Amino acid sequence: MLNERSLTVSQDCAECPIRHRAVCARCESDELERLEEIKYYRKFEAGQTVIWSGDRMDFVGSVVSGIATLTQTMEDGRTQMVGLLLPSDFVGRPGRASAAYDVVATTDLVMCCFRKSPFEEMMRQTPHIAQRLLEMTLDELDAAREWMLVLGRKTAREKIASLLSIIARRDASINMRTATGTLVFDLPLTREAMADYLGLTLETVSRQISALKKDGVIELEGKRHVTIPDMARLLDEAGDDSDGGMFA
Amino acid sequence: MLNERSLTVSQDCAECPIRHRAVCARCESDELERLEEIKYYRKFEAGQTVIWSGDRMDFVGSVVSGIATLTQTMEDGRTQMVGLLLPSDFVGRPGRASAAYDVVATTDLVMCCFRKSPFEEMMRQTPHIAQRLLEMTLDELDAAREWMLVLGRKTAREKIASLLSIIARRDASINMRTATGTLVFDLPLTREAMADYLGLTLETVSRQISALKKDGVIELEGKRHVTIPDMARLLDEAGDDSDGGMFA
DNA sequence: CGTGATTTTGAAGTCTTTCAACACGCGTGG
DNA sequence: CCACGCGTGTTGAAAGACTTCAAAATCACG
Repeated sequence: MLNERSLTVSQDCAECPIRHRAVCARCESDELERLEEIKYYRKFEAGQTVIWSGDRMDFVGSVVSGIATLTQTMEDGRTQMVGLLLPSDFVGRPGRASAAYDVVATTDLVMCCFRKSPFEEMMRQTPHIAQRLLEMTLDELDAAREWMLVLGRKTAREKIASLLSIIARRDASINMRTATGTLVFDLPLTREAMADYLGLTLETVSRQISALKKDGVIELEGKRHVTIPDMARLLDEAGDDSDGGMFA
Repeated sequence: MLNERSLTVSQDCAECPIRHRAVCARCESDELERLEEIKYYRKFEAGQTVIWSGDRMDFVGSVVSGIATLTQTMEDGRTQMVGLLLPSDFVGRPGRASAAYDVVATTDLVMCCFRKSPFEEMMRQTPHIAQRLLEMTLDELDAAREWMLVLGRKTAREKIASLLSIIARRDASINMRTATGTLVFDLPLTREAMADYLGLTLETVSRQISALKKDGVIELEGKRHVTIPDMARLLDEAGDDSDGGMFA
């Protein structure tokens, strides 16, 4: 269960699926060449822990494919997800010695890693990397603040609707479709992971999903395959301004 | 009530109380000189709104003295605080046209402002500023994630204890004392602001403060003056590992 | 087709909110 | 000097939302 298989997969940055969104997005070709020298790929299986909170962090990296979660756990076992890491998202904090959160692979996961000190050195020499990392960090901070509103002030039903709309939106964005009208996607999270995301119990998550289904806000095939017949309706249930969400 | 009085207070960066912590912390003296050319001070009275969410942001800046809050509001009036801005904290996002949150002065407030485009230009030319801003943004992201655990998983009593310990700690840090043993400080927030911070109602905040007082975890003189006889006890009530909090 | 993980559903219990009334502190003005 | 009004804070009682505990249903998979 805990055998950490780490395979090396050589690959060209120019062909990388996250080339234009990751921390390297602004790099010129000569900068990419230098990154290629220090990068290496690691694979993790669904359910595997990538990093334990408190461990020494000797690498940073980007999610290439798959999904990972960032979670905090209290001594008594209560856990709260504090980040949902999708392809192109950055893991780790330059300048910090040990990990502040658990990172767990939710699906099979491929990461593009850099040993920490060469990456930090590269950051000092390459403003493009630091610039992009700042931009990404500001985006994450905005997302975290949006999430704080969800956690602090929304009802269970609104929380579920919010999470579904976030997933629907990013799914549309990855597949280059518009996030309006009818949308279809697979939930990448278990009920328990959704509960940890939203500060609920898994039973409440299940009940609210059933309620949204009964009310026709969503349709389900199996447990994970979701159809949103009317995105505006879902956004309304989430308590958001239904401005359509003009984000990248 | 809404007369926005903005006074200009000329002042020397070298003497600035937030010189070593703000976005300019890493700047050399020649860089400071250039910043001095584009900076200006603005004062706000307690209660005044500094920026309305959605407004065009034509400046960014640092809190010099006083306290401000960052809040989000839903259409029906529910509000969630998403940031507590203390001296040296940065306001505004380079590269963004309009404000995403309301910024409100909780106490009388002095800000050191920069018009946005000159500041953005300066950021491009001055890696020290971008570096420092990245560092500060990463710190804020960590704080937001800690806050998410509080919002999502802690009980009302733990939430209050968490907030009190955060304020106690930063107060000790500003006054250069250790955050252990007995601590004394004034609450900079009303019960309602605390409720907005913690995702509670102001009644629940009041009840839990009374309960902590009854149990001897805190002592009160008036409504705002707090004594913590035993910081470790408070941290325990907050549900945190009582590791003493080794932060700057 | 059985086994374990995941999910759903029910019933009771708990915590927080809601609604309401009252107390306190403070500045204004009679 | 004291009454009044207003913002802020406290407290009580009832209602409500979510959790907890328990059991059954469904799904994935060998």
